[in-house]
Amino acid sequence: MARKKVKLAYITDDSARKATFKKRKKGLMKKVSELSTLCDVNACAIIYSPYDSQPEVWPSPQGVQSVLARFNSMPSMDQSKKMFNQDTYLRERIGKVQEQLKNQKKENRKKEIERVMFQSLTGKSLQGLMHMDLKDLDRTIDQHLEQIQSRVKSITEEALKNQSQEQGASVAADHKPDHVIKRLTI
Amino acid sequence: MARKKVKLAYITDDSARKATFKKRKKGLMKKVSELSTLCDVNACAIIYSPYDSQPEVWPSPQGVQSVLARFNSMPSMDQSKKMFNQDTYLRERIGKVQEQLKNQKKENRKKEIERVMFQSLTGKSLQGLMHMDLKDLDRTIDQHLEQIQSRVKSITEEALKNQSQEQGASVAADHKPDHVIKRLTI
DNA sequence: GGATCTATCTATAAATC
DNA sequence: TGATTTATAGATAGATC
Repeated sequence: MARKKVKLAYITDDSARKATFKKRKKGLMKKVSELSTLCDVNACAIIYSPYDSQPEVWPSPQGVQSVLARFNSMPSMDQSKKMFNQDTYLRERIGKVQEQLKNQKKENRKKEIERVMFQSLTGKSLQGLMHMDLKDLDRTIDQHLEQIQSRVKSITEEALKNQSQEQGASVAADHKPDHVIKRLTI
Repeated sequence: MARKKVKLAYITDDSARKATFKKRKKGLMKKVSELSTLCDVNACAIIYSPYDSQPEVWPSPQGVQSVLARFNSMPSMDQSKKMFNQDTYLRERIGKVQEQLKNQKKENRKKEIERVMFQSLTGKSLQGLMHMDLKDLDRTIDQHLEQIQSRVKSITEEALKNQSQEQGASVAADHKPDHVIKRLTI
């Protein structure tokens, strides 16, 4: 540009590089501004520098965002854009996680209902029981006692069968199934 | 700029505007490129035009994305950026939802364990029971029968008390608590 | 280190093909 | 309409303070 033609390569001299950077950055921003004014086009420039913590942008941060929004909303510039553009990815991901959360909550409600039911039947929750009609309680307890009886019976039979198959092994004796059955079947 | 000094305003003549746009766009991109090379800075430019469906970008779409990612990851340029930058927002949000999901799953595991326990005691799940030691079953059933007995007893007493307080109301009679107590207390 | 100057290089407006 | 030429405005490298 002046006094000498520049060689297009990294300027190793620190102060010279900084001086050039400042001059050219200013010129560049002016050019963007001019192009935008003369032709009324949407444009932006972002320049990071080792000299400022904030990047230099044109037009304004808001204006840049506006251009970026448009850039990001492009249907598909190419696949690499898609991969890099984490906004879309994050939106999809959040949707999936929320769906999972919804399902988990639904399942929790179901489990909670079951839990309260079973607790009501096994003596941990009196509050629930107090709301239950005593007639229903009677019938429900009957049903479950029958289930317990038949289950214990089948387990016991299974254990006795195994015992006889093992020819006198004393394992089943320790289980005292008779005690249970006796009490339940009276 | 040559032959004449340009007035910095929108060029109304269509062909002149387009010609200027093409020339200046090219020059601008060259400037960005030069700045980037000379000073080794991260920079990008995006120019939309009415003449192309795709925006002109420098360096490449990928390079632009790289700069944009950096731009978007800025701690906080200002509040308007923060508002516009949904990436950070989405990241925070996804973190929160995942935390919720984690808690829900933990709760589900807990409920599932409770459910299996109670099911084992009320006869719906034989599989679980088969893995349970019969001695444990014996003891557990004893415990819960006692609980049921005492619970039904207290409920019955409560009902009888209410009945006597209501002076001969026949509501409690329909509940048949005696039937339950008789069978359980033998 | 930054601001200013100025010689000269570069970008480009207008003309021409 | 686009490519090429050319005259000149604008940008800027290096010097100076």
